[in-house]
Amino acid sequence: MVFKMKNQQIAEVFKQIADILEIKGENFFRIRAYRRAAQNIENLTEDIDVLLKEKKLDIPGVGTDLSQKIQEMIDTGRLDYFDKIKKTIPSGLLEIMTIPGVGPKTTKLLYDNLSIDSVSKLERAAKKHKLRGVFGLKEKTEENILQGIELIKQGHSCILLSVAMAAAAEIMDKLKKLKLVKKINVAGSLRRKKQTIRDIDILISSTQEEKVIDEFCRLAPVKKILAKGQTKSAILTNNGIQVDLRVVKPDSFGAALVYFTGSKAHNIHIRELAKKRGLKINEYGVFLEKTGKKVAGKTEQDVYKALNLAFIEPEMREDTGEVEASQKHKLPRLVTLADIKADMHMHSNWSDGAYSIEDMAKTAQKRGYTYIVITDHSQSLGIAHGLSPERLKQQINEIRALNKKFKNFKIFSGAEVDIKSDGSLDFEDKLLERLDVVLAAVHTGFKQSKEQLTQRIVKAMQNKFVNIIVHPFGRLINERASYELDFEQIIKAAKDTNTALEINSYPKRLDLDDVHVRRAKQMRVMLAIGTDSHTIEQMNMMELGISVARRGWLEKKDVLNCLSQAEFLNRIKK
DNA sequence: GCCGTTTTCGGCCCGACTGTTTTCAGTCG
Repeated sequence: MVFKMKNQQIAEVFKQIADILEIKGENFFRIRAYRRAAQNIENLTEDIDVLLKEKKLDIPGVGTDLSQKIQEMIDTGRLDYFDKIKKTIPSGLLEIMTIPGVGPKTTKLLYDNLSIDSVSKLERAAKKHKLRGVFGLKEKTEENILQGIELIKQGHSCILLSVAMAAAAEIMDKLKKLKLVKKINVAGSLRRKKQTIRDIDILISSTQEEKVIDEFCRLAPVKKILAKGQTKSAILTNNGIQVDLRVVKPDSFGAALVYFTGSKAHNIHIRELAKKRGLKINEYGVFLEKTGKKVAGKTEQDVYKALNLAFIEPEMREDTGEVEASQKHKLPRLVTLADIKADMHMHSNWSDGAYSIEDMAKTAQKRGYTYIVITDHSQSLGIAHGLSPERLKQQINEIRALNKKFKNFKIFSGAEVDIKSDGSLDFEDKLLERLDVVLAAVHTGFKQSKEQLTQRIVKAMQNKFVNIIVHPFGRLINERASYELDFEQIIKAAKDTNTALEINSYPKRLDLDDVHVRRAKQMRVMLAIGTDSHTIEQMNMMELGISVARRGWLEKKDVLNCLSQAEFLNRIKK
């Protein structure tokens, strides 16, 4: 049987080819073509082999040659060109290139002169000061390489969105107090709300750029200054997070914000557009190419307007169709936190939560919600004190009584019911029928085959009392990979059975992810945002769920949480 | 290697910081 290659693996092959070509010093644009194709393949929402079969392989940056290569990988599970080119350099060189500050040229230099073909060899050589003999390398480079290797070992490359948001807020609060600072904003992937962040980007407008940089480098959490120039600086905080700061003059703030928010692919796309219109765009503004006259730059709105584009929300700036949608004025109106009327997934002290149902309800009311669904665990999840049928019945009665205490607010009875390994549910239908809302989830048996897991969830959706499948992929970011699912089958079943899929807001889950959310929306499946709160503080995580929803292009109408109580009950009916 | 309301060939986004061969290549975002 041929090993079937998936989007991610095909993208990975292209990325590695790009790295190899880079070390070999091949044509820069050819390298970029491989990278661009890889990124666009990663952003696909459908399996590439399905697209290929249906002859719908219309991926930007993938032409005749690359689509042939994709076809070969789908058909044979390997790529002859890749196998051949891989043999031309030692595999360790690719790893060396991941060291910050070490690129293809340095890698090649080290290999050619010192036969260094692995990170460990490089570390040994640097420690013995053997690099400084090489033409072009001196003491400082040696130091930087050793520091770069340390950084890799610490593995800070994948910071959770929630962690980065908190760290950024702390630093921004300090910078905001400076009189020199006119405007300040986060930028980069943090502003785009990616699920994990590599470093924090902050943008400031000021008339005294250098002074701001000085102040920034004196801030409390600075452990090490990585770079410090007149308008730009990078530091490492005490907890090992890299923070990049850029300072521009106030009349360039908008252009700089577009520039530093990215993504890189988005920037390249709008610059190409600018060029076609006889404009040039950089971090200082939008300029007429001929005369150099500045036509925009103060605000982001101005910049997009100068390019004849409707404003594009940061979360959409991934070059996955947002520029085209903007040109046609067909951008979605993304859902916001203010649109949320309910939390759909919360645990009380009846199972493994820390607070009473009443406490959770009161907090929800303060947040401006009009209803919540209490969803404690079902019996078989012993580790989380899952409720027995008897306890659940008691809880239903308590919630009924509790509802009399609230005005214009309703607590719905729900449960997070385990989907057992055969796809049956952890409570009898007779009991499920008494609940207002039923969530179903896989908590065990992650190692089943893709077919088994898919069928298991499909079977749960076919139960007429199940309303929402929660954390559908079961992943924990940086800890546990998603189990395998045939997502097309899942969304088809979700649609056929009117079952919603959850965006779980728990910082390590964020499951569904943005890509699957967008696909679900395309297929008109409803999404529900749940915080999976076990404490009242965790109800703040709704913001993270909203980020995923926005990255998945969701509008108010796509999200169950935005419906009124009555609309909600009506909508989830089977 | 991709791509085309000027083009099937000849372009392909733009600038800051660092270390070094002190004028600029390499790296990064």
